[in-house]
Amino acid sequence: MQALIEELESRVSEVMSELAGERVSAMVKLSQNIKFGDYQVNGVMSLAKKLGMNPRQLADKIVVKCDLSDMCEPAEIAGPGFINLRLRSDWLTKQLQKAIYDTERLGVDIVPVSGRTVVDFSGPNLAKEMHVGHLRSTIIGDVLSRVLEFLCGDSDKVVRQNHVGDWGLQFGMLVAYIRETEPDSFADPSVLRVWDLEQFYKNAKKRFDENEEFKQFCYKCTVMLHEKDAATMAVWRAVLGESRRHCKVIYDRLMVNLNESNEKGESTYCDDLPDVIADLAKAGMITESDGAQCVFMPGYNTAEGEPLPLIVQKSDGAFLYATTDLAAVRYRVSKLGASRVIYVTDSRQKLHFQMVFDCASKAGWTGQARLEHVPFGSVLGEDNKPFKTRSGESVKLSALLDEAESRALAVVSQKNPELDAKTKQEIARVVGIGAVKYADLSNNLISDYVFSWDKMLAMEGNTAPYMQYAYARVQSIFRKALTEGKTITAGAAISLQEPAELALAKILVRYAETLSAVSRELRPHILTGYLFELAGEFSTFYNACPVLKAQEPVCSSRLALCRLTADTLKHGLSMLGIETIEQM
RNA sequence: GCACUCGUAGCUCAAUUGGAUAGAGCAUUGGUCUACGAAACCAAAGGUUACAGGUUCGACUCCUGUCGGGUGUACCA
Repeated sequence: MQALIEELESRVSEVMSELAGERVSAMVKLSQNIKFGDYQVNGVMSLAKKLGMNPRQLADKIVVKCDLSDMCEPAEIAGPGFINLRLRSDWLTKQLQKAIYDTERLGVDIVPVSGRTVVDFSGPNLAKEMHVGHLRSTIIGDVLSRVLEFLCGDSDKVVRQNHVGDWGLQFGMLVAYIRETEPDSFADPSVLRVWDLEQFYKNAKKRFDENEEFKQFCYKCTVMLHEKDAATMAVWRAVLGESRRHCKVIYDRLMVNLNESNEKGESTYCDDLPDVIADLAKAGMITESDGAQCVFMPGYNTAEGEPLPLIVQKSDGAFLYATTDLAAVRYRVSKLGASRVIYVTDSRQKLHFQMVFDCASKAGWTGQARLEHVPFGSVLGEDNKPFKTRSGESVKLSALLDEAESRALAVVSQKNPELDAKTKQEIARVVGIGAVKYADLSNNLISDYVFSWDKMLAMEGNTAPYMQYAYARVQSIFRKALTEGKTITAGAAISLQEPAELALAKILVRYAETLSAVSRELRPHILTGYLFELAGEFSTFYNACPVLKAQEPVCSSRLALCRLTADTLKHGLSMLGIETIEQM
């Protein structure tokens, strides 16, 4: 079966479409108030209007014609023409049963997709260390990739693309700096080791700013790099290797699924750029303006009210990121076979991508593919300005994650002093990293958010630790069950008597539609919201319904509910790239 | 100036993209541990959804205008 809400939607829509004589949507939504059932049909009123009918009478016809008796109690017509649906308890238990057996997918059906989905995210500048500015793109893109991949059940259909900065002046500068300060490494790039990449970059930059001769040398090295001078390329590759080493540490700590096979940096496209210009010119889209090669499209204006161009080649002949992005679109559509390309970058680049998409489409490079920009807001400090260190520098991700772990360690040590040091360390790692990621993901994408240690590690409210705690408590029940000789049988009959049991069951069966909503709307906070609700509903259940002390068959039934709750929490968190621990 | 974006409880944010009585978490106030883990639960209180119009059966959501914040706006990415 497809996701619950989608099943209801398609069944009711079909009946409504028959009555309407055209394709209409039932607009099935989750009810906000249990008084109105579990799901409600909202589309009746507008259809009645269109058909010139009384909405309640139309609702009546729909209800008579639409057989939902396997899933729902008899439908009720309420208010001006809502149809309220309540799930049958025996249907619920059947779904839960199925999900428990299905340890791989928890009853979530595969949704096949045509073509590939390309997700462009993270994209750090490899000349420097990753800083807090890379955090959001990296983890949001990772979550979207995970969800899309899981839903279509085919890892070949989701292609992660790490569009790293690995080309241009900054690398000419690093190569120049190595030639000057480390002749040994220049002679044999394999011995190059950069322990502190950030400091290394800073030193080079300082020299660049202060010494005119060195600056010219940097320009020269950049040209040599672009001309593929062998020795220069060798050092450049060595620098990238060192830089990747730094990146990998961060990706590993963040549990982000990115590796070298996903890396398609700017340099990948450098040979295609002249073709991009040539093809645009052939299509008659290029206009020269102030010596630069430009694409002018309607609807874009400068501050002075003049037409705003997408510049694809500078007056000095150099290419820009717009050119590279256009080349990447071509590659992704024609070579990777993308039917959907998702760009996860901050909202300040919105105009840029609008213009690039517009241009690529006019040039005929997009084919059937849908290009989507997922813009997100900035990470701010407590002063509501971009998050920086006290000295005004960007915060390195390695330092940020260190602090997350040490703060979490302090909390763990306070809450559970009896745990041994190693266990505390591990809990602190999982909780600390989880807290950082969750705080980011649970915010609506588009708004800026203030980075606050106190809030994300408060371990209260809508935070990762709250869910990790819920998970740990379920696991604790299973540990205890084991010592009492109770076995957990997947096939145990589930009966839903208490309100808390029913409420828990109803949220558990919504997991599939939640993931589906995330993949459609590309908003991870839909999933965090769901998990928070699930953990909350479990906590209520945990308090209201004793599990191990209950008589059979209630005990087994509740154990089964616990099993599925734990699996769903763990799975949902894994979609967010957040780990769980058995105890905390 | 123009474009984009946001404005919701004291604070931080939701509201399934036009549905019924706008929901959570912090903070505040009260109640639950001799209990399967209190990093928890239960309850109370908190609102003219920035403002003014409009569209319709129905508006936080769409349209127009006003006010306020953020971002972008020709050779950086």
